[in-house]
Amino acid sequence: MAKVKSKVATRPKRADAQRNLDALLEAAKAVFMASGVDAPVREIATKAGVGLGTVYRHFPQRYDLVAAVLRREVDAVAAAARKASEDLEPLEALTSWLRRFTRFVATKRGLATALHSGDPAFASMPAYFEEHVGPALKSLLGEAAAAGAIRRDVDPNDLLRAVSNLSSSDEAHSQRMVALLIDGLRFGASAAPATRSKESPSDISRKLV
Amino acid sequence: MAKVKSKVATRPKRADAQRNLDALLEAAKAVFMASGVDAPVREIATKAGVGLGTVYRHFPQRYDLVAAVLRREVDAVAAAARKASEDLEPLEALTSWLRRFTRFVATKRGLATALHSGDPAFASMPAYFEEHVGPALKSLLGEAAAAGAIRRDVDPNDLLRAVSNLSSSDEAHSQRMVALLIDGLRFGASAAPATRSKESPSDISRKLV
DNA sequence: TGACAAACGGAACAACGTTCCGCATAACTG
DNA sequence: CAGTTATGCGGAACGTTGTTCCGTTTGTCA
Repeated sequence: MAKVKSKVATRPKRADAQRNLDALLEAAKAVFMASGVDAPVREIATKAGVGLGTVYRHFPQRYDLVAAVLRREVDAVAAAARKASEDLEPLEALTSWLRRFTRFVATKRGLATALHSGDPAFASMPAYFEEHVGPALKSLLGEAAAAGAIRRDVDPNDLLRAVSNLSSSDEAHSQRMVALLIDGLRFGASAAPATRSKESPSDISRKLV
Repeated sequence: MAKVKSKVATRPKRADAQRNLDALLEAAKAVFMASGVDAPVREIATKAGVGLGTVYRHFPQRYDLVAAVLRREVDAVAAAARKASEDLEPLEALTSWLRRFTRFVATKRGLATALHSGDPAFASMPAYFEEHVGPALKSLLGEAAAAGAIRRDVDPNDLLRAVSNLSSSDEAHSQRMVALLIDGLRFGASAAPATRSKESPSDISRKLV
């Protein structure tokens, strides 16, 4: 069980290949930020200083490139969840992180769009979301539930997808609706074992007119 | 104020033009159902038995055709809201219609996708949604609030957009999340003036594991 | 250094949205 | 009913995009 990552005498990756791959990911990230995920592949190739063929060898389909860039950012958000869990109290850690996550998705315009496009290249993305962000959110939920702040019957992945879907280009709107979801979570909270702030809608959702 | 719809001696629309327009809308609806909103324009033109030029005269941009088809269906859903308001009690009318609306959006795969694409041709669609479905939902909310079943501080259009965004291809998931939203609505409900069912999460959201 | 596979670049292809314009024809006129 | 006109029609043609293909370059190892 020692050589799980065996390479069995296969040649190591060429240096230029790795260099181009990095350049591609970086260029793609920049272009996606600037022009959205529908930006032409040629534009990315040019920005990365490589040919079209190079792009398609590393990423057989256009969306594979999008997915690769996305995965990177997902990892960052997952890390943020773990950090919030350490730095803040349960309910605040949860709401704070959900706000951050909402902002994250809202920023990546067209990304959620691409996710829902039904393209097979994205079939694995929800799973990736769930595997990486899910556990982090699950612990946030668990801690909040243990504190009696929210109900216990909510599946992290369900909530994750819901927030993702809620996020539109209008961030203020997204935040209000997520706040409403949070109140939905608190609705069924069992009798609090610990101190429980006066029962009232969250600050944000209060701003609803 | 009699001749608001004046035509001032302009020729009436040609019969074949009207015929082709109807055929186009019908063909587009069928194709969108079968292949999604990304179906090629040529396919629709062929199915409608018209040339490409005809399509683009009636609908200058591809998305104008999508929007036209969408508007038709929106009208139908708005009508359903008014009917629910008449046939059912306030809270049930609201939840029942939201369920139907969720199903509606979930069915139109790729439609929400197109809406969020940021294309200028869709700029007016949210407004259309709000103008036609908004008032209907507003009365549903108002009646439920009057009955003390839900809080009063929720904007119909906010909720409408939220539900639209929530609807993904997985209808079961969408329904659960909408149920959660509904519980969010009920969270801040003021003291009930009338009979109030025992305070508990809605049936649907109970099924969350 | 020489040989070989890995990786490269960009021309070429197919599919799509959209434009354009010569031709057909419905609607009016006498 | 025949003539006139503007409205509407069809589909070839253009530009952009995703993707494929293959001759050429280049890193790696003996």
